[in-house]
Order: sequence, then structure tokens, then C-alpha cells
Amino acid sequence: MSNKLEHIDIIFEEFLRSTSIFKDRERMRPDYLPETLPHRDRQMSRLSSMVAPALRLDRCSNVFVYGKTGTGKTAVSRLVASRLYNKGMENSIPIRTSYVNCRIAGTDYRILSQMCSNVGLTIPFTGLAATELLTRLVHALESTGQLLIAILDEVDALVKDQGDDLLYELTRINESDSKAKLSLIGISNDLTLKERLDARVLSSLCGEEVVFTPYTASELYDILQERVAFAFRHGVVSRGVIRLCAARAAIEHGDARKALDLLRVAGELADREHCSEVLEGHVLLAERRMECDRVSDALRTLPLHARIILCDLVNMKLGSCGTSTGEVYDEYKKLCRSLLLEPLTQRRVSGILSELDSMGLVNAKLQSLGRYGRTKRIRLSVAPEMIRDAFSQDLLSTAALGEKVAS
DNA sequence: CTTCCACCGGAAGTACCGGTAA
DNA sequence: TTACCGGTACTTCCGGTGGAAG
Repeated sequence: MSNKLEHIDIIFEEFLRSTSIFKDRERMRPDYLPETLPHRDRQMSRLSSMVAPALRLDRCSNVFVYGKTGTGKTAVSRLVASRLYNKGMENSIPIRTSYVNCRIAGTDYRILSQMCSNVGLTIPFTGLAATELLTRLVHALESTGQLLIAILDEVDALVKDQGDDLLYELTRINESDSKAKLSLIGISNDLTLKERLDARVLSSLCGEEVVFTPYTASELYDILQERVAFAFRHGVVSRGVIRLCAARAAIEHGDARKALDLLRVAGELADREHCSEVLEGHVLLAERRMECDRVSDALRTLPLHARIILCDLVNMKLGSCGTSTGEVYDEYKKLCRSLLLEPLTQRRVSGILSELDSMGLVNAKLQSLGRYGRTKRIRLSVAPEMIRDAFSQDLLSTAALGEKVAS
């Protein structure tokens, strides 16, 4: 026992003695908001001029911000909002800002709850009607005279699984006779979102648009270089390493988040090896590591029946041509019976397969077989060993659960 | 050209849970 | 305590649908 404790102490002391190659690691984190955003001047000034009327407590029009992941939408919006807030504070103008990631918040209720807390209301986790939150929000805005700028990030996720009712209610506040002032900045990486919106929401939300184009490799290089100067010690990251990170991220539509993550993880790997600089090998290793982490994270949080379906796919030993929904469902029913579990309906299994597809764990492509119907061609997109490893422990508990259900 | 397969996927409803307000 | 709330996971129902076969 004491042996182990000594061992822990040794690790900590070694950590204290060693010098990190990071100067300020926080600056490499994906949610860090830098002071400057290279190659985004145009978008920044456009958005600023759109929200500027708020400084006279005039309602400004809602804005729709569109661009692929990691193109700076969130950073630009948050930076503009925080500058606006500060300017308001300086001049005693009651501007409030609210940032909500709709995908993470997940539901109308939690989005409203976040907005309420940003204007100084305390809201219980649950128990209230969503319309009640909306009423309280409007009332708070009216009575305090605050103007709220709400940034709704990944608003496409909200519309996809909750519909556009909330957006409609929110856009209506600004247009109604009430004194409440609320402007929305909707951020989406899916342009087809507009097709799913009600005409009234569309005209109100998408009246003004700011488009973010993907970064090129050389723009990514500039972004990385600027961060490196603050985040790492001098001389530990070579130009070649920065160029490699930029190039790897540029392959995926110029994703700055990926570029920064890549360099940060590579730096952490180098640190752990007590290496005095980040090498290209670290970057390549980091890329592999990040992919593994993503997959095992996804696997670990999967519900029971999704796991059973994945086990099925592993057991079926799919060739290159994959399998179909119907075949998966037959196998799934067999496996459920052997586990003494009640199988779900085919509709649900089809839905789970689509969910696994969007998580990147399987590849499900719609295929028509003409006279022989339509189905999804399903293939695993991760190595079967990874699934087996992740579930090797849990399968025992799955079997135990099966027995529990039976008894 | 029409038919028709084997599903897809939207919509609405159900059951259950953990929570709140009055 | 009771009536109501949201969240999650699921079922039921059903109107599509791409394209090979006839």
C-alpha cells in the first residue's frame, strides 16, 4: 500500500521538476477565445455592424451565421458579443449576451433556462412548463429594460429534433408590441436548415446572413503560428510541425478546431515523453490517438440495444459489401433471444443504425435494389477489435441483465 | 411504361422517471 | 399530496420511394 503511495508521490515530484514545453496550455483549448482571429476581419466587421444598434438600445435584426465546423463562426460571434457587452458596460447600457450550444443543451427547456440565467433569473432544472420560462424571460426583459443578444450555436441540431417552434416564439418577441428586446444570432453548419424552417421564422432569422468559408492550409498555418507564440515555449514547435498540422486539418474542409486540437495533443504527448520539442511523429500519433478516443468515448456511452446491434455486426463478420437492415434485424432478434431480452421493433433498430451512422461507428448508405426493395447498406467503420475491447467487460453485465429480466 | 419490393423516415402516441409548484 | 412538467426510449401507423423486373 505505502509502496503505491510512494509511487504516486514520485510521479508528482517528477512532474514538478520537469519543465513543460507549454507556456500557457489553456490557449490551445478548443473553447479558448483569443483576442484576434486571423482572416476573419470581414465577418467580424459585418457582424459588428449588424449588432451595433444594440448600443442605442434599438432592436437589431436577427442574424444567421453559416459555415462548416471549425471555420470560426463561434469564435467570431462570441468575440463580437463580448466586445459589445463590454462597450455596453462602459456606457451603462444594459446589454446582456447569452451563448447556448443547442446540441449540448438539447431541448427547448434547457436553452430557455440558459437564457434566463443570463438575464439574472434562477430557474429549476425541471418542473416548469417551457412556455412558463418564456413568459418569465420576456417579463424580465420588459421590467429591467435589458436588451438580450442570444447566440444559438448549432441551431440546426435544435430544429432537427425539437422543431422550429422555439425559434418562432423567440423571433416573435422582437416583432411583437412588447417592450422586450431580444435579438438572435443563429449559428449553423448546415445550410439545408433553411429548407426546414417555417416561412415566418425564415424571413425573420435569415434576413441577415454572414457566411464563413473554410480556411485554406496557409490560413490555418497563420492561426496556428499565432497561438503557438502564446501557448508554447519559444522554439519547441518548428515550422514543419505547424505546416503538418495545418495540412492535416485542411484535408477536412479547413477545420481550425481540428488543427488546434492536433497540435495541443501532440504537445501533450511530447510533454509526457519529456521531449524538448514537438516532432512530426507526435502529430501523427496525436491524430491516431484522437480518432481512438472519439470511438471509445462513443462506444462507452451507448445504450444496451445499440451495443447488441454493434455486437451483431461484429459477429456477422461483414465483408466489403456489408449487410442490410433486414439481415441485421434477424440476427439482432436471435441475439436478443439468447440474452433473454425482448427485442425492439424494426423501426427502432433502423433508427439506432442511423444514430450509429451519424456517430461514425457504422456506415449506412441508402441503396435501392430495384425490384428487391430498398435498404441501408451497413458496414462497420471502426475495427471490430475496438468494439470487442470496449464491450468485453460490459458483455458480462449485458448477460447478467438478461438473466435479471428473465427472473 | 407500370409494378412492386423492402425497407425509409416522419408523426403521434405511450410509459416511465425524476422533478417542481401550489 | 397532487397535478403537472420535461426527458428519454420506445411503439404504432403509415405514406413514401429508387430502380430492376416484367
